[in-house]
Amino acid sequence: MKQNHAIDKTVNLFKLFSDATRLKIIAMLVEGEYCVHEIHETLNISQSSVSHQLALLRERNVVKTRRDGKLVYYSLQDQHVKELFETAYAHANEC
Amino acid sequence: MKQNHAIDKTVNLFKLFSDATRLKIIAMLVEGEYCVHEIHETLNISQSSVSHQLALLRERNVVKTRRDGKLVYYSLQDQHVKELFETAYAHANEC
DNA sequence: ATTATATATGCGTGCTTGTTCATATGTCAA
DNA sequence: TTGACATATGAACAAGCACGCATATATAAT
Repeated sequence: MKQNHAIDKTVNLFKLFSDATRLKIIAMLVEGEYCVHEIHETLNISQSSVSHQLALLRERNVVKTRRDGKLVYYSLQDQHVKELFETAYAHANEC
Repeated sequence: MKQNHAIDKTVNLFKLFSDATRLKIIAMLVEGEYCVHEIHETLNISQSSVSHQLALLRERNVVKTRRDGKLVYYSLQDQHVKELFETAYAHANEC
């Protein structure tokens, strides 16, 4: 049987995707790189909330950042995130 | 951009996978069909908790049931669940 | 230096939800 | 029909956590 440690890591990954605010952000970042206020305005989510969730996603290595002047651009850390999102998105919406 | 409704459905799917109890159950059911007390004993989770979580998974069409006498056997509803679990499991544990 | 804009973060609160406890329901055997 | 075993379920409690508010930090322009 699977080790609990591995299960826990999987649970933690799923948890990152199981909040509407974070998943909207992830869905947007699947399309490309965006700075905080673009995300904030596009998704109509408060700047504070966007920053809080981006900080969490960053801690967990789901996204990475690039600063350009006053702006901080966020993008997906790697393709795994995109693949997992798209797999789940397809399954959740096909039935 | 993705419709919020579709995002919400995806979020709800992720939520189902983002609890250790449920994910352990799902991981076990990926291997085959088991009745409640087998899950309860194998995973060392209380019978009540197992039943509660199985009821939830059943409501959401993640698992299906088959009664045989006093026993109720649970199994995955379809292969999508297995695929999503395995995709996430692999990604969560490869880095 | 001051001001404006962009982003981050600590704290408190309210909501969600997983668990336990107690009990109900279902099934079969004697 | 009584008892034993299997499963389901309602209620209450506890823990986690997303959000807003206030404020801090960062950068650039004037």
